[in-house]
Amino acid sequence: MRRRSLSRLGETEMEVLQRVWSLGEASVADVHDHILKARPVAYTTVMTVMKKLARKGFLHCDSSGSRYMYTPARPPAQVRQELVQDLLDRVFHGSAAALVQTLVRGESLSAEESAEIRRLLADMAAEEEERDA
Amino acid sequence: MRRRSLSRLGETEMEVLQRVWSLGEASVADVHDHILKARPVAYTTVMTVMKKLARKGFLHCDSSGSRYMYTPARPPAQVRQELVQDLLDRVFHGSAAALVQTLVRGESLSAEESAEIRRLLADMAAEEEERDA
DNA sequence: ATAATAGTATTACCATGATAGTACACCTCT
DNA sequence: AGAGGTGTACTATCATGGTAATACTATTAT
Repeated sequence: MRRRSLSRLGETEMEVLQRVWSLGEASVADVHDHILKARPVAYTTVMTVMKKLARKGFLHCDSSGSRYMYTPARPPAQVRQELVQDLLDRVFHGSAAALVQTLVRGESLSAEESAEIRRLLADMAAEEEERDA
Repeated sequence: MRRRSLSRLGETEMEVLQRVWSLGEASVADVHDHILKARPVAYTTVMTVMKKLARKGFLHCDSSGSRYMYTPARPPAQVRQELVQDLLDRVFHGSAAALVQTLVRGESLSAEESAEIRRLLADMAAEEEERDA
């Protein structure tokens, strides 16, 4: 039996999903246009991917109008959550601290971002205390 | 041309890689035994995966002894770094803050971990200031 | 109404990850 | 030396992701 984890969304699938998320609602043409700005891809390829995403429950397909419109079927935040969780489990044995440490060790983190993250955590801690109080 | 990102390591490949990392040096039998504690898998499956990992440059294979021993060919920290970077790019458009936010929103973060992360970031900020001073 | 255009369905091909069977090689013990 | 076990090589199957061509349908402009 195979573990069917979220991370098994392929590169292109994720890319397409992201586009639909940011567009809120999108036709195949919309997504195709956007991706074309970044790299060459055939219209039909995008269509196939979107159909697969719909079959997998990530997108909802509305064919009531003359053309199909796709919308997110699951909240992006939830899907992202699962993706992070997946990385956490698979690569860091569930240790969020280890993940963040890796994050800050890389060049990937600017000073502003680091500050923002600290603010985030401070806020969270404050909420925590408030709840406990 | 396909983007050959790190995340294209499959579930089992990642699992095996992790085992070798934690063992430091491992034979196929070692890894097989460990994985068997979690789920059923054939010995030859593990062997095939390890060979693939060696071919891809993640493991180094030493066949000088009577049995093959595998060791990490690249520093785990570096590979993890790339995996995080990959998630960052693909899912959070490169925003580390967004990633951390998602992390703290989930149930995945304990109070202790949150504290540890804040400590980490504080330390980093201190280093930063020191360097700038 | 008809031609052109835009959109969709069907189908296919390739690469690769997951899984494992089978056959062969090499010690080791008697 | 031969038998058995342990380990490796080779090979195969299946699922799925990435990619796209082709053929069909519907909408729209003339």
